[in-house]
Amino acid sequence: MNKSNLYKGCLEPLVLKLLNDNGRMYGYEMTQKVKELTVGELTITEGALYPLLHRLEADGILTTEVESIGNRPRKYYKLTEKGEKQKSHALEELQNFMRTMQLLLHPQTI
Amino acid sequence: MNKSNLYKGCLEPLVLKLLNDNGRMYGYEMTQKVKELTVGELTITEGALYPLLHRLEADGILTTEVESIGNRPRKYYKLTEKGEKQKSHALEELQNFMRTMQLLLHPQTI
DNA sequence: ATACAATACATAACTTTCTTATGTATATTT
DNA sequence: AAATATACATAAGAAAGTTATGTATTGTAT
Repeated sequence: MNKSNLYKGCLEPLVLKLLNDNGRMYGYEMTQKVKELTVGELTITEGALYPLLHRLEADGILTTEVESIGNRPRKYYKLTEKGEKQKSHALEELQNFMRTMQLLLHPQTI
Repeated sequence: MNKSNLYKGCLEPLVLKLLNDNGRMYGYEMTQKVKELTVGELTITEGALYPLLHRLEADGILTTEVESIGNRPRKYYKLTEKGEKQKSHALEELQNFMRTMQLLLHPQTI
């Protein structure tokens, strides 16, 4: 596993968290934001991100607004009401999982 | 994601950690140990575990000793020297990843 | 002015890593 | 005697990524 790779399943909660905290974002913005915040430690690849965004939109978790910057289209995503619930659920689940893993990885526990 | 499901990629470090802390273990024992330690929160499925153990053995990360309990064979695994290094690497990587995720999931950071 | 890098989207082929289902056999408990 | 637990294994399919590639616009450096 490359240091810039995500453990699979963590991308969705991360995207939902980003949208929750920023109101709305476009895909490319998310990739840059995460790169910046993690000082290059984590890279969201576009090949993973865009299909995920499309799926979340199809599932009614996200809605989009396309804006044009000059002649270049930008697709903003935001959480729907269903998406807000899904965000809470996904984050709780990931946090809970990481708590459990931490417990298992602590030397004295096993 | 079911609560008993692992985020993909975490199983290998977990197995290496178990073997590191217990000297040697057999597959079924690992599934029971994790179930017990996490009070059922995490379940290692045999369909995921056995192929992983075979791969790690093929890669020289683990070695095996088969013992017979009555007429039933039991396959003990332990870390090789290469496996010890791989364990350190995998655990550091997972810990580092979880630290990064925690940072991203904290409200004030994004 | 022109080339290169950055921005911004998208998809397709492939890989990895699981889940679910199934199979076999022995040992233990009810 | 039947059901459950122990203990291994594999195969089909799904999920969720990677890598590669493509298109087009905009900004920057030579």
